[in-house]
Amino acid sequence: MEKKRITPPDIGPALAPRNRRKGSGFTLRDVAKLANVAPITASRALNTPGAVSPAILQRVRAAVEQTGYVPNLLAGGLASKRSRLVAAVVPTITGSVFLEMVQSLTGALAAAGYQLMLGQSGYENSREDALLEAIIGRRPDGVILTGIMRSELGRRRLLASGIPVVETWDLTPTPIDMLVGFCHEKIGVAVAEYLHRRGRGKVATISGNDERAVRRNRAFSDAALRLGMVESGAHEVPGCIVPAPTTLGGGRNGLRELLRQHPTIDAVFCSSDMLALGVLTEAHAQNIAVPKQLAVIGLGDLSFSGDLNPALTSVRIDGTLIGSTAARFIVERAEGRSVSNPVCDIGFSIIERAST
Amino acid sequence: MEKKRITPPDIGPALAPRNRRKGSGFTLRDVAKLANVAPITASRALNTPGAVSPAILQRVRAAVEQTGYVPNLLAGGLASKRSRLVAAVVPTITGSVFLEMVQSLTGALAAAGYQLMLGQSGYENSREDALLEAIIGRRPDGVILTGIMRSELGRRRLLASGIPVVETWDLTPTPIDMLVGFCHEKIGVAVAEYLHRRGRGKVATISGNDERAVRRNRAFSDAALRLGMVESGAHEVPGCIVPAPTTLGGGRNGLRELLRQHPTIDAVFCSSDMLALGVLTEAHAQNIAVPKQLAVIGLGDLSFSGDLNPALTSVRIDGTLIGSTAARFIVERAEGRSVSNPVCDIGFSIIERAST
DNA sequence: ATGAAAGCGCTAACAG
DNA sequence: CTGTTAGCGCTTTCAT
Repeated sequence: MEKKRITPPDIGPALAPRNRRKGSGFTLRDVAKLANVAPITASRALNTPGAVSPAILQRVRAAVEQTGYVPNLLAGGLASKRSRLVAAVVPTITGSVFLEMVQSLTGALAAAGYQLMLGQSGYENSREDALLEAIIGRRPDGVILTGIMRSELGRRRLLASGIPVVETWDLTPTPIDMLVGFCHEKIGVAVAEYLHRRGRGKVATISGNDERAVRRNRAFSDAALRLGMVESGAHEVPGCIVPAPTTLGGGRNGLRELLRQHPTIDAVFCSSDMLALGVLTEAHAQNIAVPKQLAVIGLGDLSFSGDLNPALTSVRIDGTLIGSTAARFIVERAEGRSVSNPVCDIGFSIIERAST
Repeated sequence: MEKKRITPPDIGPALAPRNRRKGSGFTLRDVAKLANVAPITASRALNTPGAVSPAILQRVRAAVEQTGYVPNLLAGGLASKRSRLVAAVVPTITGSVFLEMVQSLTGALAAAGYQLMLGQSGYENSREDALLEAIIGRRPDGVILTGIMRSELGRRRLLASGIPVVETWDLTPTPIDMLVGFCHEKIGVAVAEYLHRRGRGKVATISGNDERAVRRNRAFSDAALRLGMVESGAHEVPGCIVPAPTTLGGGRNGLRELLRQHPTIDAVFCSSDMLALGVLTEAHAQNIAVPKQLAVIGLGDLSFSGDLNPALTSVRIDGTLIGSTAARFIVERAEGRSVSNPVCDIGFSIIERAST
């Protein structure tokens, strides 16, 4: 099985071609030569099998088999301007609220022949710019952002790059491009009203140091005020902010802090189920009965939440749906089709369980 | 700021060049023209700033600034045979035992200018082959595997590709290439001996449906037998296998199952902290005192484990170290240096807490 | 220190 | 259906 290079066509005096070949990898050319067809025909046999005759298809496939040829998608991407790479940016992968989305994204993209590049921005925006440059440099067929891109520079660069963008996990009237999210303010209001219906009268919040949590809490606080769920005279709901990412320990500390200053609270809204688990744990340690003395509601409806004791009430965000929808949007765009309704609110629901 | 294409050099009659340019993206050529240098000089200004004169450096930088040029790393990778992409394969990202490694990997690679591609193989090996092809096709500068590659075909393909490989999370005398792991059998023995020292006499296991867990448990069982930690007459430690990924619910079910058949057990070794949390939860629900009646030990030392009530004893695996070491190995190789000791056992430790 | 030429491995465009 | 040609945007090699 020889794989000598074809000598260059004689354009005037044959210059000795400098060979830059390094690895032992086969190229499409090798396969084509083995199958006795032009490289482009081999390419078509692999990419659009319907467009070549069965005989050729078979020969090419045999050659691929024989050589163990794996197409170089970098080269293909450069030529076709489709990298089949999709970038996703999450603040952090620990903390797990985004895991469901990442999982679903990876799966949906893989099924369509795309690969996910994962980037972590951290909760501070400092690294976001460098990350953006690293991403754009790879010319992905799409970028999926967690949350709305706030940095004006970032928005401009993304826009200028022409890469399809899906912002997720939030809503905005001015998306960069596409959007799959839900309304944090509505969640705040819904949770306040829910706790009100459950007869709670002195609510509080514990949340990560996160812009979206702050907005949820503001809406929650306003609604709670309106519904009279604060100590008389207070102008806002007591809240405790813990450093991101949200952890069980953070939840425990949060509750301790909260109780020290407001010993009479009877409900806590946590910005993640992990925090809520911390609250449950601390409550148990302090012999505070849940839900009797203290109602606890989390956010994320993580896989463990329903199996806790007491089972945790949680605001469910369908991360799987966000992931699959975002993937679909990107793939549609990449295949040249346009997305009919590229801004969608997937909503949320309150999964009521024993903790409230 | 014009960006008309340079007309092709007159090689005989000028053929009208078909323009394939699509986006409005600037290329290195545009930047070079603006800075009045050859493209290669602009390239050097960006990649090896020390190799060009300060005057030129400044002109090129100004041109980059002005255009918002972002180098196309796909093209760069094709030409230089360095994609600056690294692929990582994990069974699943939920279940969180691997999260710490993925997090550390992403960070360490990003710091070195590499981007992580994430792939999920699932626990069944069916998708692994397709995934491997998708990965190799992108010509990453390295592949990081969770666990040992078992499929002979997979090993051969990886080997043939010439891509540096780091297998992690396990040890083997016959790694494909590099290795950062620890010994699951040793963990089993260490846990058995630890529980023995703590005076336990009837131990059991709950684990995910995972090959490495099975090996840990076998070693655990053998050691426990040797130490007399089973019911008289029994030839192995009772165990319950729950479907992967390991969840809190799985842990609860596991304990229930176990207690039904072996009501007298006084210690459980769980294959992940999430399972252990389930055991803690179920024990609490059934009014079983931990650690008095039942000792619980997990694996992974997840971020929540130390803050549980009771705090969970756990086998700590330093996922951050695995990630950073694997990243270092890959980067060293990619930069052409050779890795001195490319097989390393990072060990483990038992973090003793209240649950035992 | 700078540049010209060639080519990485593939596919788009056009022609038959 | 198959092939020819000309790039994609960059970096290597070699020459100055």
